[in-house]
Amino acid sequence: MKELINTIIHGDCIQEMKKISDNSIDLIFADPPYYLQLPKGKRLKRADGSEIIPVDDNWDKFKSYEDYDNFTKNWIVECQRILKPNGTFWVIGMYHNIFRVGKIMQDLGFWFLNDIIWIKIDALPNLNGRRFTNNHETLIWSVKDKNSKGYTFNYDFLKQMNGGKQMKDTDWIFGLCKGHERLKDQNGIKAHPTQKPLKLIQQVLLSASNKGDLIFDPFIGTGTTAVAAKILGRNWIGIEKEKKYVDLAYKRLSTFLIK
Amino acid sequence: MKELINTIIHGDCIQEMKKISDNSIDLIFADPPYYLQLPKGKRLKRADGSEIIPVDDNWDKFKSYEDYDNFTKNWIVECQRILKPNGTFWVIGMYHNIFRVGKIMQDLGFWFLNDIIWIKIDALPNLNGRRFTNNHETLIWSVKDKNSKGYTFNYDFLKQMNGGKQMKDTDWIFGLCKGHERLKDQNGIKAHPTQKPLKLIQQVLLSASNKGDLIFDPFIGTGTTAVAAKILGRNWIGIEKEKKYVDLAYKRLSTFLIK
DNA sequence: GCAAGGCATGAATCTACAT
DNA sequence: GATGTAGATTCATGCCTTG
Repeated sequence: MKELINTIIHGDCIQEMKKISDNSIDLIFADPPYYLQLPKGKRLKRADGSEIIPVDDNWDKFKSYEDYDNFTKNWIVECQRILKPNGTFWVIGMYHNIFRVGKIMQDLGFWFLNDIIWIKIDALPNLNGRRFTNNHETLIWSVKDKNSKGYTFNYDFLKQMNGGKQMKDTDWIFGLCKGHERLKDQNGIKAHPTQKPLKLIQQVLLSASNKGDLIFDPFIGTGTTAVAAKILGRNWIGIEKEKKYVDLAYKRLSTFLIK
Repeated sequence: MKELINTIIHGDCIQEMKKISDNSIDLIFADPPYYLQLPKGKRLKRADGSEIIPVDDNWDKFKSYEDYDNFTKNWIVECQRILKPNGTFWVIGMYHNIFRVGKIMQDLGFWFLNDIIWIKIDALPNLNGRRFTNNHETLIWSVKDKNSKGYTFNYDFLKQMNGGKQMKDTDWIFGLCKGHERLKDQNGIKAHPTQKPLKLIQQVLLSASNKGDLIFDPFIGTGTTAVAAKILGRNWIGIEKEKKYVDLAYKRLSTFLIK
């Protein structure tokens, strides 16, 4: 398994995870498909006439909840296998999928430590005035079973970061990934539809891992988890299904500078 | 069914809901048992040595997740039946139970409008430094199926309340229920372990109902939903299993003053 | 060089009405 | 009922252009 460390494996996450040993990972961060189920062909427009480009990629398409649940259970079972007994498992999602993911995790025996609210300070407003503005995503932080002991939680460090007060599950306030941080293709269009902000994943790693730990991301996309791990001195392994994202992630890793 | 309006039915919520007609309720607010699964006999203490009294009541005890899920499915099925086609269904929960509740709702066909974060401004700090401070609860706001149309959402009113800007799913910031609002027994001990703040339920009713609407609460406890409905000119029906809470709620309803 | 203003854009489960 | 088309409508941020 050593040869996998600090690499991105190109392939299907469930298949490729089988290459990873039991009880070998300190922290898993997973950003799975959300199964948005958007109406077909309809596009919302801003006041200036510009179109909102929704997430409409094939990797987010499933036949049904049952199909999504099977997929979800299969990748999470593998995560549970490879996670160390004192490791922790993080998943991010929204109301479309996070309740399904959470119940499946509990049914598999994961024990929840917190559900953390990432408050997005510059999210898309609600364009039709029929709902509350969707301004957050939810992270579940868990251990692999109820009896897990000795997981890493850098309480004092977080308290210090938070101005001397305990860090709360509602203190995760970050902007979206945009500007220079957001990877663009040759046409200046966003390279990945849902690139997560580096700060968010750094916060995850700073909260629940130490230098030298091995971090795993089954849906690594353009490599944000790898970049965060590299900056913070953690080792990492990622899996990504789409070759173009693998290439982009390696390019990013080879060129990024620590500011 | 008319005789039930503005009354609390004493009994088991699943049985008693059968008295309520199909498609008759405008808004349901439900605060079900959270199934906390606290360790037995252990009591956390504050710095001054005083004990934290946890939720340790029989109504929150279940044999297993399966048992909890069956209970959950049964009461939610009845809610779906009695909800008007354009009515909305609200449930509040925490990470212990809300993921299970949410998945069961989706499986029954409910369509989510938002998940709303109630940020508690004076929550209990984390006493052992092993987790993030638990500072929120989650409300799911939904319609009874994907094709439901014409639900009430008082967008303009909420925008006005929010200083001219759209209300967000993270703008629900209220203190816990305490002080004069918190009902006490003859010994000065909190009468109900999980009494919700009036403001929270008022916000629900102001957001998604109109004067004269019929509000239903299957777990009405000490009657906060009834009080909020009465203040805001809505009709209401509640169910409560424990006689002592029914009595307390009626006493409260007969004496409260609108300030 | 600096300040002010323009402009682009974000995991989006849209609604109402006509045919 | 199902399907198709028109309609109404947003906020915070960061980068870039203009003055």
